Amino acid sequence: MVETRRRAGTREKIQEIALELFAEQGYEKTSLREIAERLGVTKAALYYHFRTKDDIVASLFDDFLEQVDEIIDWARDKPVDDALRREIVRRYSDVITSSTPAAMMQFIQGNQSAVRDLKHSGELFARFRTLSRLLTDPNAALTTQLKSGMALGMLHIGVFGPIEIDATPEQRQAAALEVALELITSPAK
Amino acid sequence: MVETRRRAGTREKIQEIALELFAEQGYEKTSLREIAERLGVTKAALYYHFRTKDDIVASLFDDFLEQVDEIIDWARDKPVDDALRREIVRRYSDVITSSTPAAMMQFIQGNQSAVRDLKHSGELFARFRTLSRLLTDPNAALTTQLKSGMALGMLHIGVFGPIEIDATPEQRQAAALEVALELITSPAK
DNA sequence: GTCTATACGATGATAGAC
DNA sequence: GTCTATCATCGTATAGAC
Repeated sequence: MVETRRRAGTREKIQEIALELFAEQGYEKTSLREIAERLGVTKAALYYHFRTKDDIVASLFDDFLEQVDEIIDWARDKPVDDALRREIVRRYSDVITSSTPAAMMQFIQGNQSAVRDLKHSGELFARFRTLSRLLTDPNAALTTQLKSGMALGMLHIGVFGPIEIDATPEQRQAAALEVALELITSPAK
Repeated sequence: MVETRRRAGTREKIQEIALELFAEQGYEKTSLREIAERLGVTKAALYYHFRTKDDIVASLFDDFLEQVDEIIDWARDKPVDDALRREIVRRYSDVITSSTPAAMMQFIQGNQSAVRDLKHSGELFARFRTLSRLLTDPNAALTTQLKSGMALGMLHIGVFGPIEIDATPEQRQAAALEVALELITSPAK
């Protein structure tokens, strides 16, 4: 039934260009005219494929949500111990450093107040919360809980944060992963 | 000479309202009309006190920069050891959790891509870099350096980040401070 | 089914009157 | 020091070409 993609895949190209520009310049500074021009169409054409600017982002979120859901589904019904938690952090670190989700995270990181009231941002934050809960022992001390909660944030700022240091992205990722793993491992206290 | 503030202090009121709205709703979602209405004037009046929307933020940055500079000046010419580093982190944590700078940090955190190309943002990031360098032993292993570099980021996300957990801001601040202190203390490795 | 032309209200910004 | 009037550009919407 879906004869909607005769050729070309304009819709996918819009997503690709939009994500690149949103991550690079920010959501509000990227105009639909700019996206349309890079694609060689008028901005009105975008409105055939997406109802609003917001909807372009929502469609990008959906792809990302699927990848996070794979981690959550994989962890489901497994006993939640330290080994599982460490593996969750490792897998999540892998996801957010692969190319498309990395641009997504850069976009989310740089446009938090814009993302907050975008479509599907509720689902996005729900996934973050689910992952956080998996990493957190609800019976642990509050400080320990907060540390676990910061583990994901550490992965984000470690890789995409504005840290000025002489290191490759790979080195930063490795260091951020190391710190994140330390954060979810309760220290003898 | 400065007869510019006969009474009222319109300029200061603009700064106050703007910071509140920028932190709450985001920089681009807050229109000059909205700020002007809250003040009971037209938006054109704002252009007498500030040349652009950007300049309002720049004036706010200046106040914040002064507070960070106090820390940097205080640390200047002191021997950079672990005790000094811990005290820098403590003072910085104090600064960013006091009311006006806290709103500033919330604004910066939520509008990173907008802040990036705002006036005086260069000076702002220069201060972050100076603090980071003070916290980092340039002879340490790369991982150690990265950890130190993440200490400030940890304070930011710890207090203003979107972590969902049952804790008061004070508890979060305390926990973030604790983790930040751990990050700058080289572990026996 | 895919896209262009055109227009609407709101935005940041400017010029000039009071 | 504040106003009105005006501008280009923004996201959005619709009518219609092919």
